[in-house]
Amino acid sequence: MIRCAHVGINDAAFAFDRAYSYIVPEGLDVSAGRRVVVPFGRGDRRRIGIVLDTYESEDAEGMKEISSLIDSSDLLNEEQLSLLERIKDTAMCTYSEALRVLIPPGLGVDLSAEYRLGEEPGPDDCSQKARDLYFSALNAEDKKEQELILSSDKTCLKELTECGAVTVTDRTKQRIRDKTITMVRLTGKEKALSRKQQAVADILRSEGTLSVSEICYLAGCTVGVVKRLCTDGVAETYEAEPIPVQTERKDPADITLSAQQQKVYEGISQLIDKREPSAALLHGVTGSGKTLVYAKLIDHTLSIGRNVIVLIPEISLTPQTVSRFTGLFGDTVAVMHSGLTLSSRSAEYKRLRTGAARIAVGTRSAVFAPLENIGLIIIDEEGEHTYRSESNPRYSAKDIAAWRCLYNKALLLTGSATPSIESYYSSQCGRTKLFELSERYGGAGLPKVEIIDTAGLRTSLSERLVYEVKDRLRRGQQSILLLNRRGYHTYVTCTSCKETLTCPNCSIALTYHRKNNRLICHYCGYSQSFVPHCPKCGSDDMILTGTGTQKLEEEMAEHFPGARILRMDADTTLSRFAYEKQFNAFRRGEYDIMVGTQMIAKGLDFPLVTLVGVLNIDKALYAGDFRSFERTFSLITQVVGRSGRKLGGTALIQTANPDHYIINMAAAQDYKSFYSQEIAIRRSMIYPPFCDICIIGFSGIVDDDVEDAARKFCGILREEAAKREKMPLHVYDPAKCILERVNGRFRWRMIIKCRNNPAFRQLVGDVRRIT
DNA sequence: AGCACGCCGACT
DNA sequence: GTCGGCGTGCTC
Repeated sequence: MIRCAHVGINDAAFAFDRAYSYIVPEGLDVSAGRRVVVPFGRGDRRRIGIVLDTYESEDAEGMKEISSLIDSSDLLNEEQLSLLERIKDTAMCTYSEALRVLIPPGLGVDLSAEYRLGEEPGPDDCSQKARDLYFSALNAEDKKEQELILSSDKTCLKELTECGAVTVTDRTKQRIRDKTITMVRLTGKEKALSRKQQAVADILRSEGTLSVSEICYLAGCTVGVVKRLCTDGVAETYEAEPIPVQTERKDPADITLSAQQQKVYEGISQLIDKREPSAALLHGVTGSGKTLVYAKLIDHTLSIGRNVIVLIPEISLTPQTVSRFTGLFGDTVAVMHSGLTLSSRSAEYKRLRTGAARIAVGTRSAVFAPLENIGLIIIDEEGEHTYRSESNPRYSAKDIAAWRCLYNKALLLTGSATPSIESYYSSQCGRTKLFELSERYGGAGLPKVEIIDTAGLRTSLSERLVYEVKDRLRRGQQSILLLNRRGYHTYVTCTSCKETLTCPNCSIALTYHRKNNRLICHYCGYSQSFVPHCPKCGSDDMILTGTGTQKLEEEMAEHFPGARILRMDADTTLSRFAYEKQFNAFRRGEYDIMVGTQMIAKGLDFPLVTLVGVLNIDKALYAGDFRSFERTFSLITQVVGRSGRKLGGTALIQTANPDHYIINMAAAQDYKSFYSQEIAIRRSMIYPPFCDICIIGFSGIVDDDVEDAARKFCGILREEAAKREKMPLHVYDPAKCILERVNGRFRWRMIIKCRNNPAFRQLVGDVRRIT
């Protein structure tokens, strides 16, 4: 019997990514979950792989041997290995892509070769060319040059290693590319500067200190200019200190729950105690104190010896949530999100893996926290799109959480003021247990909501809204104004030929940014300075259009002179601390009015806000996909919920569709009516939860080629589907994406209504390998 | 994706 | 006869 191992190979392409069998050499401590170096491909190039399992076999025909081990112990535990297979299957990705989300990037290793020269090869040992290579390597100045020479000719190198003139050993190096934010400030030294350098210096003089990326954005330059200023000594850089989160230490036992919260807490903790895979939905109105219930439940779960994962939608907007948990549970909490430096991510990962930390709090990727013996996974605001990964591997944190709960016999708790239709449906079917918090915590009432008809309105702000904002200003209270992103962008249009400036790489209009007087593409990041010259007709008369923002700002300046206004814009390349800083300033009352898009709507707690104004929501309502009603309902409900958390509040919704049921139900915070309307639509139109939707995207440089590929794929998929039995499936014809071109690539997509089961994924995988 | 193998034309 | 161009097919 021969000891063998199945190995997943790093960086294998999808078409040949599978478990490969290798012989385990005598004396090598190979076990499942370990990282190894293996020879791969015709050239036996060294590759890193992960051992999926080991087994005994009589037949080792055609197998190669594992070369060496990498880490000192196994990298993945049993659950992570199963998870690896699960991700590969459901996200239809490769082993190495799946591995990438399971371990922090800091644990990645790079593989390189180390060459040592041995005996000089004789003329009979190898070809003259190989000997020449040997001698030039021998005469190399240093190790690095020698390496360069030897790796320049693969064929001759192989000859040399075969005759023993050169020996190659594998060398692995921990990847240490830590991405921290580098901040820049002036040193005070003066010198003559170029135009770009002067621009950077001017901005620094007025702004004080900024991150490198912010400067490049504002000055419209590359990092080179900034670097140059630093080498000249005019400016200097330093690493950003993460803002210390002021945590107030509190004992979880001191949390007092309202009667309603207590009842919910008891019901849910019973489910946790069962140690059975289960799911619960906590539907709590905005401001009902869901977080307090979470905290109590976490405390309870820890007390029965089990561990917890808490997922929150977006870390930059919810440092509050994190600090609340660290305040209660101290070092038992490990924070996991992409904003951390590589080293602290690895550190937090290790604390979880070793059991030093027992609660993982973080964004989407925290669902992979290497905790064992999980008793509870909480997903806060589960409907948020941030729980779905938009890049490979495209996993849904909720699906992964459900899988891990099954594996660990744990409870999956999702909570929201506006549960997704899918979740509420499964609670109605009895698959998950529903808990409700209908009262606001601390006795505050729900805000009073008024709908204002914008028909005939020529201004951005209605009289009523202006009146209410003025009233808040007088009383020293705060207001929030929510804008819909679309309609509030400024574009550049030619007055003579009506051409709007578009991005050279993407099929989208460039938006004008006043802060730096530049035109920027929000998809690929392309930017150019604003010159009023039309590339189409040569006219020099270009004007700014789409004046939503401008008009609004003029109106605000006119109506609220002297008011301190904070603009929160998700488009500006602010550093990850900037948002937090600004939100904190607003919370402390340093501003009177906050204006912004979706990002200001959710999850944040501003006690001084007593007025929320929603400016034209109508475009969101008719976004065109089947989830736009749900999203709009959720957005309005959530932003209205920002108002009057302590002092009792008002919300005004301006709309051209004052009779639309979505808007009326959101105004009334009436989730149940919204749900019964929406589920009826989903049922009759066959949309989730009554089917799954699979979108397959195609992109490439030549539009016709992309279309051909899409049509070909579609044809083969239909043929293959017809060959297989019992495949409930509706394949729609490929169509151009709404954004036809992004980053210079044309985009097509096809939609399939299906059941997302193993058979379906097999089908798509097979077709992908055929084409 | 690499990388080797193989077949063909151009050259010392 | 040998070198290197690229088309084809495989990866334990």
